[in-house]
Amino acid sequence: MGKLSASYYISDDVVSIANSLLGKYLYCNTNNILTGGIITETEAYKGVTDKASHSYGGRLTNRTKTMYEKGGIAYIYLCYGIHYLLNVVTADINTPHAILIRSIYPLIGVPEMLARTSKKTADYNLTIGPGKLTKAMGITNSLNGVSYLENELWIEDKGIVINEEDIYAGSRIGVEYAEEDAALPYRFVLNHNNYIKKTH
DNA sequence: CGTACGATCTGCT
DNA sequence: GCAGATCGTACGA
Repeated sequence: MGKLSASYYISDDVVSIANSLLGKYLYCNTNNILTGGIITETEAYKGVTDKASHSYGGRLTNRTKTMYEKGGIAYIYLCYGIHYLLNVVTADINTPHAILIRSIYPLIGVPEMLARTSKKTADYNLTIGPGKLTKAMGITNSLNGVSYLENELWIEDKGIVINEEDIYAGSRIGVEYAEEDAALPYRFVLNHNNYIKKTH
């Protein structure tokens, strides 16, 4: 319970962490605006052995160097020149595993998120998709490398217990170029309908 | 230095 | 269903 600690992020098993992040609460406090919600979709990227990963083959560049740092920080990068995508760096230093947060169910700071996204209704559509999520939460490049153990960006376990049958595991989105690794079941989606009601 | 393209979303048809 | 937006990153010259 409570904010996830440093040890949570240090495991080598990035796939299991991606699975276990479902049902956790993601919070972001930027510009004195607190936003957040329940994580409902994640994708694991398994470092140097995963052809879909930015760090495949040990690729180390100015962008990907964040992935090589110790687990528990954010890896944020620009996609298609438009969208910032939020990742959780896991494992120990020099093991560049990361988890892409693809969707949350919006619960905290909904009016602010609506204003940022020019949307009218606060259903799950508000923060479904990695680009929409970062826009709604005000997440940009400036949070790249920020620790999940501090008070700007963090994840909490609020005691929601997920049944395995409510989790869909399948292939990741937009990674067709990754050849045999494109089919790996590293994407996890939570059937949130069974959990959201408990929080209202 | 030049070029190709991407872990996407929106709006229009 | 599809094109367009829009730019940093990576890599080769």
